[in-house]
Amino acid sequence: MTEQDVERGPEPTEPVPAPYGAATDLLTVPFAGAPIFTRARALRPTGKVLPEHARSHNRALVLQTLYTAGAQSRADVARETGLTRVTISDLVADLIAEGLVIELGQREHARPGKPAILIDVDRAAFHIIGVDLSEHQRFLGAVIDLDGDIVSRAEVDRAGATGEHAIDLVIELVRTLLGSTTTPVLGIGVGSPGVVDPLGVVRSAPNIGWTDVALQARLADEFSLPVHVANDANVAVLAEHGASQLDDLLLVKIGHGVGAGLIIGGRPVIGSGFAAGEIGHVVVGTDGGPRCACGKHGCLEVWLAVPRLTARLDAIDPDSPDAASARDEILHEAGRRLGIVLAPVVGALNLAEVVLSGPAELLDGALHEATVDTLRNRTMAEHSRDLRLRMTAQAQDIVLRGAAVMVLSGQLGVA
Amino acid sequence: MTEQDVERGPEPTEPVPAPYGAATDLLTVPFAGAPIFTRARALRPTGKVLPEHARSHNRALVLQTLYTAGAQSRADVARETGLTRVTISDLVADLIAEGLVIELGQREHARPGKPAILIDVDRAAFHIIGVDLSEHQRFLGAVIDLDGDIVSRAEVDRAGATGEHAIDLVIELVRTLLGSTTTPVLGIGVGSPGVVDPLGVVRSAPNIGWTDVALQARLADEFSLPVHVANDANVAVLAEHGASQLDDLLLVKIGHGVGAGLIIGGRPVIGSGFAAGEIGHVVVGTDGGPRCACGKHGCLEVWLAVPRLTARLDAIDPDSPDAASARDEILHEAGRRLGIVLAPVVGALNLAEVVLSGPAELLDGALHEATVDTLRNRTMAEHSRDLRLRMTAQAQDIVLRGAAVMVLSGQLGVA
DNA sequence: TCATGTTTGTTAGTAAAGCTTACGAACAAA
DNA sequence: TTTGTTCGTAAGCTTTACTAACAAACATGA
Repeated sequence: MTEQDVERGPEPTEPVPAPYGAATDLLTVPFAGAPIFTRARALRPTGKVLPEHARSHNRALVLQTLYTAGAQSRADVARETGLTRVTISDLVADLIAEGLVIELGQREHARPGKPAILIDVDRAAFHIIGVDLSEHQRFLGAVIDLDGDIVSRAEVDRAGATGEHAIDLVIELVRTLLGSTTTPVLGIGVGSPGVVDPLGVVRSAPNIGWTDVALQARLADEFSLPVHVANDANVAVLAEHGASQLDDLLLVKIGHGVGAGLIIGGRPVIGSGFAAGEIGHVVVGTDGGPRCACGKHGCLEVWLAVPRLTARLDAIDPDSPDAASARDEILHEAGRRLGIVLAPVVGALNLAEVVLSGPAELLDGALHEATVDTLRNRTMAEHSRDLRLRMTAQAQDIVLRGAAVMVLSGQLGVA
Repeated sequence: MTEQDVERGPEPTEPVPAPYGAATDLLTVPFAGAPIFTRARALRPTGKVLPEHARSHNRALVLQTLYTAGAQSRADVARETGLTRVTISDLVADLIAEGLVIELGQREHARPGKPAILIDVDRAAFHIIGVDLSEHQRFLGAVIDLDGDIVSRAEVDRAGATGEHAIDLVIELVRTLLGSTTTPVLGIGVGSPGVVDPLGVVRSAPNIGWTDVALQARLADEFSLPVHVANDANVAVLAEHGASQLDDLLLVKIGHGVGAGLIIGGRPVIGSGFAAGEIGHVVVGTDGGPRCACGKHGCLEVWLAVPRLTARLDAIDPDSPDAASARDEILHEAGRRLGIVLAPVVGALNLAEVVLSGPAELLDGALHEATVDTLRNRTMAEHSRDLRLRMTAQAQDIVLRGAAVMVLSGQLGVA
């Protein structure tokens, strides 16, 4: 592999690994009389496994170890992974040759024995382009480093652009971002509203007027870089997962619409029609509710979407003596509705953690409290006792950083 | 491996692979510039992969191919798996030596070329013991062959037995079943009510008065055979999954209580507290409802559990002119309530198939219809358009057969 | 009838991957 | 200075699946 390959990624003619696709798992299965892993669980084996597959798995394991634990010696990595020092040296030599790992010199702290040479992922070697198309008025983008920190930002005003015009805006945004860094770019990650399939085709995004837009292919053609596209909420939950390390996680993203991203057993949930997490138009409760744009009454979005909420809050007379309690009442009701919809999901999946993403001034207060109370009151106490509902720690940048995680994960097997 | 090992499984001192545990996935991850699988999706690599792990995966792949496609030649298996004829011959030789595969002689149908020697899983080589503890009055058991057909049955009257006494009944039942077959037994699968952890410890099963009962260990000690224990609904969905081949599936099991089993992306969902599928005590709707044993009002179980339903139906005056419509009304309301709880789950997971298991005379009619209607009316039409809600094809034996699938999957990697 | 082509399964040898064993280098502690 | 420890590497082995080649056994067509 030439250095050019590393920097620019695969040629556009080569298939780029599709994000959010079905896992191609190489599963070790115990067999009669000779279980290999104590906690292994057998599934239908999916395809053959060749030695080089094992190699690239172990390669990613080394990278992951360095990425999360930071600079350490080859011997440290060997101990942590269970592979031998010899194998680690071999893998690390490859990684160094590819420019992904660098030697940092000898370890300071003096211990008996030969001093260790510290190695680490070369965190300055690559940047990632993250794009967030979920806002209504503008498209956001950022250059993100391998640690997930944002290096620089850019945005374009959407100005109601739809269809092909909106695609041009995305391309323009990415071009600006690419121009703002001289560091090689590992890939481009995009969080889009709507239903996105594993090949990065936006099947349907009414807000942007997209139907079957092959965004992944378009961007890959344009920039000759690896491109990963997925639904914005599904991308957002990746950022949260990267931070929380929890393997069962539901993130509810409240903005112009309401969507969710799910990780179960450490894996993103895609859904049979690639529409997992689309809970905005699930009807809440058995007492009707305001009419929704979709035609039904009492959808989650009519209770919870930010435009609806702010409209209702703005209708309060600010000079009224009970303006504060009226505000609380509105937020409380919204939270209660969210809890009603989430209760069956939390119960069925036995979730331990639910994360809210959206404007904190709306969500982090009466709404949050009402959701927790409702959830606890409507599910089994003993199972939801340790249920946590919290605001995301990622604030505004959750989709951008999730997009970076998606690229990291897709290109390096690291998150 | 001696033949004894194959017949009797691992010694009890050896750890038996835990059923329903976290998947130990050997994942091939694409890396920068060199994607290996077009549709691969990277996850956090879990552990090292050695050549022998690849071997056992491929071994299971061969077994799986033979198991599902039936008798065929080594060359056929090679074509189907993508492995070479040489490798298949090598793997098959192992499997034949272990007694799992047999040669059936030359293929009848004459084609040009050297006639093929048919091989197949030796479906008469092993039996499986399946146990169903989910009924209230009795424990059911069966001897099941490798095709999932029931060879013989046994049952014990529970007579209200709880705690240690109930464990003795299970042991007695299994002993009876083992005595009724002379074929080597691959393993024992148990579907228990309540919360069961991946090590086969029944954390809590109020009906049987079990708390932290190490059922897997007890049975493994007693019979020196591989034992797999899981929640009854989670076991039931395995039977359905084995039959349907669908990778996203929710099964609702309605009996003395109401529980669910979930398979997402081809994997059983366990839940962070091992309580996935426990939807019986999720509150339905926003209009209260009858008081439940758990203290809340309007839990799913009070609308749907068989004892509650029959009690309500029995209260109808059979001589009344509108007895039939009263009955329909009750079943319709139950179905509606089920739909209300399922809608958020179906929406969030974008499920394509939901299966009902329980007494067909109650479920398969007005109740079923009302559930479908409610689901469609409360979720997004375009996503639930191809949603199917159907009765299980497995009837009464769903837990027994699911238990067999669990053993097959755990011991051979076949389902 | 007999040569030709096809398919099967096996043998022989090769490449890749990670292992074990062994060793030199470099240091701390006694 | 000696001893023990730790690190990284070299050499050789084992496992695995691959490619190449071939004999056996059959169908087909001249």
